[in-house]
Amino acid sequence: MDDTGSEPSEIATAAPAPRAARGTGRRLHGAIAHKLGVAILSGEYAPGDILSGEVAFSESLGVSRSAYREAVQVLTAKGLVESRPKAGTRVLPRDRWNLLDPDVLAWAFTGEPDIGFVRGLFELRAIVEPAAAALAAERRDRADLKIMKDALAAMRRHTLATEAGRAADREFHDAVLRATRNDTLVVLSASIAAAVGWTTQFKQRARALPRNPIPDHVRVYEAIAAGDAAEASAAMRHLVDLALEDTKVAMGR
Amino acid sequence: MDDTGSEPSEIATAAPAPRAARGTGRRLHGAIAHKLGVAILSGEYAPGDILSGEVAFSESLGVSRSAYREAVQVLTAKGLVESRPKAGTRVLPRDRWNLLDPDVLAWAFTGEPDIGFVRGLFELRAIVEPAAAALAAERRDRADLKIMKDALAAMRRHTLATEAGRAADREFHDAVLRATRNDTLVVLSASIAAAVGWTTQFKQRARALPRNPIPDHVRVYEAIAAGDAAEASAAMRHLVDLALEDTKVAMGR
DNA sequence: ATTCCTTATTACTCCGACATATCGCTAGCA
DNA sequence: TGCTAGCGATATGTCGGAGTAATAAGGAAT
Repeated sequence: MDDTGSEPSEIATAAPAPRAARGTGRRLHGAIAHKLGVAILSGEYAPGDILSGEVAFSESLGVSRSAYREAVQVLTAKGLVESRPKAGTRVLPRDRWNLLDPDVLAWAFTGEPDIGFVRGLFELRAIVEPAAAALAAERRDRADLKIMKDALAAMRRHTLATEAGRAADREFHDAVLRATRNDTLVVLSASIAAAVGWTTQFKQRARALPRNPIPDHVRVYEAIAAGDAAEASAAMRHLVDLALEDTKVAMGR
Repeated sequence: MDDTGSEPSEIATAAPAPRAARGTGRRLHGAIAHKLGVAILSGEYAPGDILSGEVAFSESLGVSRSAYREAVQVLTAKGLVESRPKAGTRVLPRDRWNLLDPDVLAWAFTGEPDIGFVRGLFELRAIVEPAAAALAAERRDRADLKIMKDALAAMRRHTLATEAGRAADREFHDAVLRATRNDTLVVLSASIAAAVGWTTQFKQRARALPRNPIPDHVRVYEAIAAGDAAEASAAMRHLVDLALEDTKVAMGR
């Protein structure tokens, strides 16, 4: 799991080649893409803005032009910027951004995420996950149910306060998605879930969970096991609503 | 649509720059990313496969290492491949791919798209678009309605057989999405709609549309205008189901 | 059998040069 | 005066090569 999360990433503070101290395994262009991506997502560069030329920018970052260019290619691939000869590299309008790209989501949540954006994300989750639960109820097989059951057991053993517990939570939701036999659903929800995971950190830090989430998960599980699509959808809907409520409280509403 | 897809790219003898003939405006690394992306999506390279080294591959393509590397960065950004020193560049498992990335979708539909994948895409569309229509019914303002109305009029004037008509169709659906005031919904559905647009070409080529799609669109519009979320959802659901039916027929069931 | 270390391979980074496309200007024309 | 067409300046695009760093694999020592 790549933690793009929280290091200061002081690359461009001083001009004289302060070679970015980056954790091993992380490539230089990746670090630059991260830095630029966060800068764009946070609004430091607004849509329509033109970045300084390749030579100037790469020099100010203390890296070669190649590394900088590869970073820009990454941003281009995610729809954040567009480069043209003589015109320079400009930030694209927001509706061209691949907001559902895992990296873009991570960058968006590196800073303080826009409240409206988070709301939209939960709205999408509230649409997709209940529908996925309904499909899962119709298509799950014995293996799917076993994975869900094991994940529930793990959630009971550890609590959501531990990393193991949260991993089990993710595993449960992932099992539900996979049971839909729809790859696009899996990919989409995985991205959202990851992004929502970032907010969970806020939630945890704000206050301990006042409510026991296990019974709600069990309700989803039993509906899926029984093949009751409508009930599975309703139960999952309830789960997402509760998560949204918690996040709202944690983010100062 | 320019198809750079299949020139043998022979370096042959010495030299006269067998520069891949590519449409102007398209960068070389973009063309290579396209080529590789299509190759991966079509299964020519299976997950777990290792691509030949940078030097070998770039030489066999007749391009510099820089261009090849930038192309690989694009694929990496979309989750298709991963490269590590000494290990080489390997194709990632399918569940790591950003299947909802517009480019990835385009690459997937460049070859003959997998029938199961198309089914999953329509399933997702059948989940998202009706829900979006419901939200639009609650949040639309007068400007949204005017755009939808104009798009409907344009659809009536030109038919879906003309490019102008299809553009109006897209504009209508896009207006519905924008009326939800949810950026993530817009981005997601725009990607899907684009991909579905590729299949529409198949549909058109198979046979002329036997049914007049206008009344169904009008039903969606009127429900949204009336603020009737449930009816808007149902009407949109009907629209998507019909589209799926047509596509199924066109793709040989 | 396990652990540690050496080594070879590969991607990563950098550099400097040239090619190419595009924008903005200027001159010519209606 | 307004418009079009040519032209030059500039920033991105492409190239080839050299050197560095990271890692997987195999061998040595325990």
